[in-house]
Amino acid sequence: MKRIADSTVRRLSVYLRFLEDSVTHGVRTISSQELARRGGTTSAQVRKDLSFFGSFGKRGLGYPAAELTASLRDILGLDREWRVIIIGAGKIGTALAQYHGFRQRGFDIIAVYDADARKIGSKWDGLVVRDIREVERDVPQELPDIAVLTVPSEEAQAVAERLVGAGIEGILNFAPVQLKLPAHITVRNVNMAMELEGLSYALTNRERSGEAQ
Amino acid sequence: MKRIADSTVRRLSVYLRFLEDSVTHGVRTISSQELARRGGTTSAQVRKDLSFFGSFGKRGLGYPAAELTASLRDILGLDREWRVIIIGAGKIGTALAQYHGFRQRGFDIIAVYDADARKIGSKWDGLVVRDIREVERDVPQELPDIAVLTVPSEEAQAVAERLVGAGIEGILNFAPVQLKLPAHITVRNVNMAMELEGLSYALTNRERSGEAQ
DNA sequence: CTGAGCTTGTGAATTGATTCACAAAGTAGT
DNA sequence: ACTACTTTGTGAATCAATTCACAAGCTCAG
Ligand SMILES: NC(=O)c1ccc[n+]([C@@H]2O[C@H](COP(=O)([O-])OP(=O)(O)OC[C@H]3O[C@@H](n4cnc5c(N)ncnc54)[C@H](O)[C@@H]3O)[C@@H](O)[C@H]2O)c1
Ligand SMILES: NC(=O)c1ccc[n+]([C@@H]2O[C@H](COP(=O)([O-])OP(=O)(O)OC[C@H]3O[C@@H](n4cnc5c(N)ncnc54)[C@H](O)[C@@H]3O)[C@@H](O)[C@H]2O)c1
Repeated sequence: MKRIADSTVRRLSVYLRFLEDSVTHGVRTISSQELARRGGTTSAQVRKDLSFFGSFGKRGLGYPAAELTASLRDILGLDREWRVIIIGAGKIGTALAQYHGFRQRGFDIIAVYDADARKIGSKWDGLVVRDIREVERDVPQELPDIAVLTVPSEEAQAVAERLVGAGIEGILNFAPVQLKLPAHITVRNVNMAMELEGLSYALTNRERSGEAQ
Repeated sequence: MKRIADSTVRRLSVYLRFLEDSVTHGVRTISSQELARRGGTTSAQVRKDLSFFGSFGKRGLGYPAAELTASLRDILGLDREWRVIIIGAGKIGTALAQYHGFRQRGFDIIAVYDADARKIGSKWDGLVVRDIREVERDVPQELPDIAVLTVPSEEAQAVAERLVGAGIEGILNFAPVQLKLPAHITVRNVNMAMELEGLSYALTNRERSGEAQ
C-alpha cells in the first residue's frame, strides 16, 4: 500500500470526531461536502482522503455514517485498547492523567511516573505515581504501547532514551525539543510554544501570511 | 512578500529555540548543518527557510548565533509582548496559566475566565479567575491579542464567537473541534487526541507509514 | 597572495499534496 | 422506464514544498 501523508491521517481524525457526533445524533448518511464543511476542508479532499483506503460511499447518496465511523476507527488503529504511560507528574502531566477524553477513545493510562520523591506514591484517579526507576522493570512486564513525555525540556532527551531502552516504541512528546531517537521509534510532538509563535507570526504579518487554520 | 508556508514558520520556531540555547552556551556561529541536525531536518531546508527572509549567514563560516536569534525573533513577531487571556479554568487551563515558559517567551497571561461560580474569584499565581460575562467589557479595555480556549468541546464554538464579538483576533484552541470563524480571525489548534491517533495509526501501520516525526 | 576547504544562497529539478473536472452510479419523482 | 438531480471515485492538472547541485563568498594555513 502507498505511503499515506501525515496530513491525511490528521484529517481522518477530524472526520472521525464529527462522524461519531453525527452518529449519536441519529444521522444515517453524510456527504463529502458536509464532512468537508465541518472539517474545514473541501469535498474533493475528503473523497481523496477516503479513497486511499477504499470505497465507502454510495454515489448520489453519500457515506453511511455508522459504517464509515467503524472503518475510520479500523484504519486509525482505534479498534483496540492502547496502553499509555505518562512520564512526569507535573502540571501538564497531571492534567493529562485526569483527562477522561483519552480513555474514552481507547487510550488507557495505566501508570504515571516521576522522579520527585515528594510526588511518588501520591494518587489521582486511582493511579499511584511510581518511581521513574521502576520503568525499566515495569515496561517489559506491562507492555505499554505509548509513553507521554511531560518532563522538563532538559530531561526529555535522556528520559526518552531510557524509555526506548525499556522497550517503548511510541512517544507523545510535550517538551519543546526535537528528540533524536532510533528510526523505528515513532514520535509525535505537541509543541504549544510553537503554535503560539505561529499565531504571533500570523498576527504580525497578516497581509502576507494566509489566515487559514 | 511571498506567502510563507506554515511548515516554514514552525521550523523557524524550532531553530529559534535551539539558537537561544546555543547563545546561552556561548556559541558564536552555527552552520545550517548543525541547525538541521538539531531541528530534525536538512541543511538545504534550513538555508531555504532562512532565505525567504533575507541573507543572514557568512559563506564558509555559518550564521552568527546571536544575530540570527534576534532576526528570528523579529520575523516571528516575538520582539514585543503579547497579551494573552485564558478561557476555561479547568485542568488544562490551569496547567497553562501556571506554566512560566510562556511568559518567558513574551506571552503574558493577563487574565483567566471561567463560567463556574465556584472557580470565579479563586487565585493562582497572582491571577484571579474572572467571570466569563466580564469578557465583553474587559477585552475592549485591556486589548488582549490572543485567547487560549480551554473550555469543554461543546462550548468551544459559542465561546469563540463571543470572543470574536468582543474583539479578539487570535485564538489558540485546545478543544478538539474545528472552529468556524470569520476569515480575518487567526486560529491555531492544539489537538492532542489527533496526535495520539496519529501515533496509533503509525504504530498500527508501521510498514506503510514512514517513521518520520 | 594563493590554494584548499567550508558553507551559504538559490535557481532548477523533483517529489508530494491538493484541486479540477467528469464519467459512473446511484436516488427520486412521474 | 425515463428524466432530472446528486454525489462518489479518480485520473489528470495544478499548485506547493523539498531536495539537488553548484557558483560564489569567506577563512585560514603556509
Ligand atoms: N505546563 C504547561 O502548560 C506546558 C505547556 C507547554 C509545554 N510544556 C512542557 O511540558 C513539560 C512539562 O511541563 P510542566 O509544566 O508539567 O513541568 P513541571 O515541572 O510541572 O513537571 C515536570 C515533572 O517532571 C518530573 N521529572 C523531572 N525529571 C524527571 C525524570 N527524569 N523522570 C521522571 N520525571 C521527572 C518533575 O518531578 C515534575 O513533576 C516541559 O517540557 C514543558 O516545557 C508545559
Ligand atoms: N485536560 C486535558 O488533558 C485535555 C487534553 C486534550 C484536550 N483537552 C480539551 O481541552 C478542553 C478543556 O479540557 P479540561 O480537561 O481542562 O476540561 P475541564 O472541564 O477541566 O475545564 C473546562 C473549564 O471550562 C469552564 N467553562 C465551561 N463553559 C464555559 C464558558 N462558557 N465560559 C468559560 N468557561 C467555561 C468550566 O467551568 C471548566 O472550568 C476540552 O475541550 C478538552 O477536550 C483537554
